[in-house]
Amino acid sequence: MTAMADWAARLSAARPVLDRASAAELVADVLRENVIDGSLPPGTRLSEETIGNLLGVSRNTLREAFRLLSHENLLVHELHRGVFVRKLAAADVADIYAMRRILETAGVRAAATAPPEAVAEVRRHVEDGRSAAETGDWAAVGTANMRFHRAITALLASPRVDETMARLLAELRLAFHVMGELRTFHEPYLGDNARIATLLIDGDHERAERELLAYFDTAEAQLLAAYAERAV
Amino acid sequence: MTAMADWAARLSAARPVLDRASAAELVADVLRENVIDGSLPPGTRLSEETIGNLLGVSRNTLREAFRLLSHENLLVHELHRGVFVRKLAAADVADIYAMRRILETAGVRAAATAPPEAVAEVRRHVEDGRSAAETGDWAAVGTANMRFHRAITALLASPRVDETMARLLAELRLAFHVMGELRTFHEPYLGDNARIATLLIDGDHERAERELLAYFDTAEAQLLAAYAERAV
DNA sequence: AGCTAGAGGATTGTTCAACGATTCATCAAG
DNA sequence: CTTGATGAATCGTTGAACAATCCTCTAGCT
Repeated sequence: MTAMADWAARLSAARPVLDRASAAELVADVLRENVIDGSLPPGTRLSEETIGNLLGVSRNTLREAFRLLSHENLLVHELHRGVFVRKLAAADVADIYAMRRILETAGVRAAATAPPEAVAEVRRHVEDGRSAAETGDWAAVGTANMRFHRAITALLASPRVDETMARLLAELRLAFHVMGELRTFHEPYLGDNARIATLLIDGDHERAERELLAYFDTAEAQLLAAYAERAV
Repeated sequence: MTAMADWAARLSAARPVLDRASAAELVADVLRENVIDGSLPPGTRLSEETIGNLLGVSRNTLREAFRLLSHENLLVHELHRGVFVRKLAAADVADIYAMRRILETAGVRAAATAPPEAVAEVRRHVEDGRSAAETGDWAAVGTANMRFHRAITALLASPRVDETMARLLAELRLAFHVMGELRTFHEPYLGDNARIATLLIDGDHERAERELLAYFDTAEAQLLAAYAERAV
């Protein structure tokens, strides 16, 4: 009976791959990629007609894709004006960090009761970041950093927290575009992440939480400073 | 200059009200109401043609409304099968409570630094619940209870937390439909809420947090027990 | 009887074309 | 320089059409 249940579980887990057929979702994937990597900078207006022709889909399908991305907070929809790539304000950055503080500290506190594999997963992303740094791929370092923090909240083993966290970090990528040099923003935190991972594995959750909060303070301050400079 | 800034802030805060016009959003409002109040019980299939004719909107517009509500987790969309009113599983209920524990305890801890008006707001909803109970309007008691808990997370003064919390509680209403008697589910917590509000106002945040966690345990257990009974 | 396979109808997925509504840019008048 | 009007461009919504998929019901088989 257990084997049967396992098999059923594995099958139903694979289902989303099959359903992956909707044209709108494919379009959303393409656009998401372009927004995240900066090809479509914040503030860009996405014309229905232009993009529809470019991607060869109808306006209806495109609008559906726009809605998907609006819900992910990557695009904003203004009535009768169209959709634009989200422009994160300084207040948004602060709010995102406020929520990260809540979720990630909760994650650290959950490390005590989380399965060891989950805690090991946190460390794995630290190593990914390290090796990406060695090859000078700072975009990859950024990705590893995000995975690291997602792994921390994954300790809570809550699907809803996972999804919220994923969306928060995707949003935050919009803010990274104001940072000129990716390296200066990501490099300093490689050591911090490693230290936090070690503290988690060693079970010193209290110090891990303190280190994490310190990281938030400096990272947020750095981003906000960049905002103040490129002001508006 | 400050008066000018205040005035500008108030104006821009009123902007969303003006934008409120899209047909899809209006349709979504209507459907949301019907889902939340139980007119459309979980599992109901929402036929595009039927509802489209009923509300006098085209299929395209209706599908857009469906998508909005799917993103709010009130409807589920199954490819080539249609949209259904979400059916919350026991695991969903547990997950929602897990997230509420995280957000609301953070809210209680933020009470120390929150403005006194915000803390007073918490108590106000307790009183609303009390007076609704006196008239026997248990649905209103439920609404007041939700507002009470939203006021707790509002102490964090974070727009994103507010929105997440609003969506969590709307989702949770889907679970309430398995409870036969609303009274037996809402009445016991009137006293709990009052006690928590008093502790918050008195500044005893530690005890408030303990009481809140105890509330979560009993409320969650009660819901899950109801699920186990009406099984499947 | 019970089960399987297949035909047919119903519903959704997607596209297209059209029209009214709204916004934006331009330009003339004060 | 501001105000007001005009017109082009774009969005919002509708209706229709066709393909793809699902569901039901029937016919046929063991």
